[in-house]
Amino acid sequence: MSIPVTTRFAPSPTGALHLGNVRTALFNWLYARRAGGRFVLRIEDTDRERSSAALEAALVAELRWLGLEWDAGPDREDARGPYRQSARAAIYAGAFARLEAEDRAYPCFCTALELDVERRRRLAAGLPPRYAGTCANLGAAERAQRVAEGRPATLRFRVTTGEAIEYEDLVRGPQRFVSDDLGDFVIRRADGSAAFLFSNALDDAAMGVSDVLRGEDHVANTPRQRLIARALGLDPPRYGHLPLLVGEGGAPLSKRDGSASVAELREQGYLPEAILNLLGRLGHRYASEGWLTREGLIAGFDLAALGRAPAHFDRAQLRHWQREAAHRADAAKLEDWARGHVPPGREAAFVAAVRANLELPADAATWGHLVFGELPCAGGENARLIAGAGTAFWDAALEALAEDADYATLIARLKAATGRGGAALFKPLRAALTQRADGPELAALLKVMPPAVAMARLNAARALTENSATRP
RNA sequence: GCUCCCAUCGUCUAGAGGCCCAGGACACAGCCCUCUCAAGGCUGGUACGAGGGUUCGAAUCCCUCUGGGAGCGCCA
Repeated sequence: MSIPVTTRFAPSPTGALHLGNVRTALFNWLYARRAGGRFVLRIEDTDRERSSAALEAALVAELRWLGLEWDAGPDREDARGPYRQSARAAIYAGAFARLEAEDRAYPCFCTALELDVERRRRLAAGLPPRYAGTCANLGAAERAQRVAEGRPATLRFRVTTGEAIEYEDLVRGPQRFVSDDLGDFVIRRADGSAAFLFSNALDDAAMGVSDVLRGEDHVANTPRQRLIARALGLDPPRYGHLPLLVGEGGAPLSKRDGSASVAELREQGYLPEAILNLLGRLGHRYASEGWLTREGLIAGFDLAALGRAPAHFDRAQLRHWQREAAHRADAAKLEDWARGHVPPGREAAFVAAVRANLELPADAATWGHLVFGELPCAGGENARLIAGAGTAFWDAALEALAEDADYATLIARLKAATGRGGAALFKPLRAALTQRADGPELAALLKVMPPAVAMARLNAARALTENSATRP
């Protein structure tokens, strides 16, 4: 019994989860879900120096937050695991021993310096920098002697020359590599740990991964990994290489592109669905250009719709999807945003009034303050608008409010008292009430704004008007 | 240096020889709606990197150039 599709996400906990990584995770997740298959999380923490449990925990938390749930992983072990590479040393050791016994791999005693010199020499000669094979054919005696000298050794995979390695890339189509271009590569570091190429290839096969979508920076790794799988008698997965996600100017995505890390976006209040709607369309096309639910994202995912050119991350597009997400968000979610920025118990009424203007939690804070808080004295354009309305305007407004008149009545009184209408009426009123030129409907705003606050602001406006009138 | 990949509006992209003097979305501008602004609706401007072929016809096929990206590690 074979499972049709198993994909995986295999991050190494050496840094914050990046939008580029997340997109890779997302595509694998979507592909598995679309196919009704499995999605696996494997933690690649063989580099013990740089990996940390805290980073792993953060990474797991962010994936969960995004809703990219997995069927097997370090927290959900099954027979194919363990899913943390640091726990798989014995498995790798067995494979190393076997390859070495079969002479598919050999110890290499070259030092970093020697390798570097050779690399430069080849580069200078216009040749690709590739391992020269210095240690490939050492006799048993020579090896024993070097070991006896206590010289550290890596284990190199022996690549037979003159072989063509061909396969079909899920995204790029037919691929062909010549083994001569590969060079013997390191599969075990001098400290005994497994190198990425090796553990990654072995684990994909051992964990039953059928399909891998990964960044195009892995293209050249693929032939090597196929060689490893073959030498181990394992079935390699199909590979698809995605164009990279880049930032402004086509440079690799970085902090300069503003919050390229998931943690930061989450902190700013971006919603998972917004991020998913954006990422799903970067290097991949959905038939629908509108908002997609999680189910829609899954149903519309298609390998054939994957592009091959690098995709740019654009902040404006993120904001667009965030606005969409915020407009669709549960009132409860928006009330969370409002909590602490509005008087307790007023969250629901507040959200009902301003929700069209809420895009991020920061907006809830802004409007919470503008509706319930203390405003400084109006200045600039606001002061000009307020003073320009004249004292009769404010007197009428105060009078109406004191009588607890409803909004329509208030407006009618103002019109009657001043003859103003349209912008001439609303601009000063809005300036007095919120000191902002934009915002939610005044009617709705006045409904949530405590009468005392509204009165105070109108009084302030009247005082300001009077002041500027007596001091021409 | 060598190998591989890519190239349509500012950005995401549609386009697999005539349906394209290039379509959509975001952003931008204007208009409508509304008692203001936002939200919503509508309209508009902006792109096939360059040069050569092939063809009756090319954004689409081929070549060269240019530009961008990736790789060539005891990093993943």
